[in-house]
Amino acid sequence: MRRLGNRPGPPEARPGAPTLEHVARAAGVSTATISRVINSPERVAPETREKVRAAIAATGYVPNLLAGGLASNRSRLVAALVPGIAASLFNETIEAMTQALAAAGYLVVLGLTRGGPAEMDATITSLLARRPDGLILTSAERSAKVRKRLREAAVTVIETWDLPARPIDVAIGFSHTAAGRALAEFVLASGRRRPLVITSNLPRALARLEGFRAVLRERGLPEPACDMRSVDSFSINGRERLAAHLDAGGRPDVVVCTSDLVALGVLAEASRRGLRVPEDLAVIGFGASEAGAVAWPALTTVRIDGAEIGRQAAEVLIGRAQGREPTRRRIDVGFEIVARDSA
Amino acid sequence: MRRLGNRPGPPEARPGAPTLEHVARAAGVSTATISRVINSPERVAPETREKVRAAIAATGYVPNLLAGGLASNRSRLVAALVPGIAASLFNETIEAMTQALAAAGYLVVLGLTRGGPAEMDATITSLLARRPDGLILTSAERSAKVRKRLREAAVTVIETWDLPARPIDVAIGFSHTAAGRALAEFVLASGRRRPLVITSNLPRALARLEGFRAVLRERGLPEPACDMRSVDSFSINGRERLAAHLDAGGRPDVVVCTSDLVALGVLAEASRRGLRVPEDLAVIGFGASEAGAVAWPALTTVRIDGAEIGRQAAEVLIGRAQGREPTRRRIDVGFEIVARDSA
DNA sequence: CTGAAAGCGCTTACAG
DNA sequence: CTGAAAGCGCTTACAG
Repeated sequence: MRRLGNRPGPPEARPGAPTLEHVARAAGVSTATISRVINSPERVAPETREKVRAAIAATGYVPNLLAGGLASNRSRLVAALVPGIAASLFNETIEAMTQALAAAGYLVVLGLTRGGPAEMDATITSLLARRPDGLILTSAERSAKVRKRLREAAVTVIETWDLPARPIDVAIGFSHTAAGRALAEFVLASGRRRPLVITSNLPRALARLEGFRAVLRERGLPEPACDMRSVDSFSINGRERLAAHLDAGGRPDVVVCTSDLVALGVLAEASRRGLRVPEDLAVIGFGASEAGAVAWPALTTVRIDGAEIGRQAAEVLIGRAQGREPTRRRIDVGFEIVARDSA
Repeated sequence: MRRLGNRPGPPEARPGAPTLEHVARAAGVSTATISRVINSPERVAPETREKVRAAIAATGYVPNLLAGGLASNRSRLVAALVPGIAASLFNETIEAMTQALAAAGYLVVLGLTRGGPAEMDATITSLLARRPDGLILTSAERSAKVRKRLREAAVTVIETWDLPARPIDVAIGFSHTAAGRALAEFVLASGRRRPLVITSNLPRALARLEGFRAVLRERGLPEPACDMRSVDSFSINGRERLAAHLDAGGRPDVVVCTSDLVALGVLAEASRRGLRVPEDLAVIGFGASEAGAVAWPALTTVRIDGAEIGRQAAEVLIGRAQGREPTRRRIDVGFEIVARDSA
């Protein structure tokens, strides 16, 4: 017998995975009815429904969402563009989002945004090839070219962990400038006057620095000392940075860090030099990591509810699939300074 | 004009995304040729190839992999089942795998394995509905039902971070028993004789404990003190555990912890009580986290090359898609005790 | 409430 | 080296 049409792919690939056809035959109804039982059961008569459900269970049918997505033009896939998931601030967001979306039948695909704009573009293309129903960015996108690309993709795009003035589509995050200002107020309220800021030079970290500086300026205080280098904030070694500053004659009374991990390094260096924290030197982190919470002294830090960002993103995505437009295009989840022992 | 067939989905969804048809028209060739240029360019005449590439660029064509996967029976999707990505040991593995797979045109989808066996089963079904070419588990699967299910799915299944005697398909990891033994040898070699083990009660942690105990037993030494509770290892508060043990009269000279985070808590409690580390009390973690590396004193720990696990997994997956069977079904990436300052 | 049938956008065996 | 055409497994407008 001649093989008609296609059935390629590796020979071992699911030889006899049951299809709608099989279930239809088993239940004695049409494939359309099976599909309805799965996707809009309320449109099917109760008895038919039960009969079909029994047939689904008996055959062990698992719908092919590749085919379903192609037919319905809805993939139920959400793509998350992340800078890396090892020790990432965004993990809580991705995790909460994954969980909320799973409950609605969606799945999350991961795209790593390493490298320059060219790699970013390639990653986006590879993601769009899956026809995701939504795209989650873990920051405000700054490249005009990429912004244009995403706008044209006509897909729900959610920028997270930031609040750009003009989001591509929807933004869910908080104001980094406001966080920087709050940090400055906190420092000043504690009576410290010689802050050292150890920061990465990524846009959001710089926005925080800007807010921090603005407050000092408004109070007529001098510019803060600042160590700002072009490295990824998670691998900055706070220990070395503090050491370098002290060795150069700096005498800060508080160190404001770009991340908890940097702050942990600062804590370690302070301890090694016999500086008492917070008496001699206060230390403040950013991100409220678990490691910071168990540190000694426990790290004062800024907490962002990353899970809440993820849940809100899922809500926007699911809502739009049902025709509900989000009420706001910029959703502020705020932040909170967690005063613990280190400052 | 009557609308023929389907074109449903949300109205805003990619109204005019170009298809193969458009590109074929623009290039003046058949759709089959476009497909070949994309998937097996060597089978197309150079001039045709260039003409087609120009047409692809001109139209901004992005292949629909939902359709491609359906037609070819290869989704180029790999599903990773993870217990959570916030602060997870597996993140390096997922990240390295994602990166390696991306280079080969694959994408990673995430499934969260929270809850009991029922949820696990639901997650697997939802994942299989995408017809992934591979399934990555972040541990050896222990439920017989799930094992059976996965074997029947006839998909490449890779169990990671462990080395079960009989893998479902392929396993990439290391022996937790051997790691526990190595830890015991290390402790004994340093002259310590009163270990306290703070461990989670998950299977792999228990396997390490077993190895640890076996060495002591073989040397005729007494059983180690052991705090083993049924909580997730990442949220165990090492501080409380050490405090409870000391308050109950325990006098350990070394604490062997189930994770770096627990060890950090132990370090904090020791510092608070004025115990010198490692003179009065040595502390050992597990996992070689960044936070442990910047701690003071720097944490002695066990390093597993999680990224290597991810790369090997990608290799197996990609190889099999090309018809190459992995040479071994159990791949040992080993582990390494990293002696730093705390022990 | 249910079914027959077109169509989603690809891939590839076959023929030339 | 290239094209015509069947088929992948679904969904849904339409008709009854």
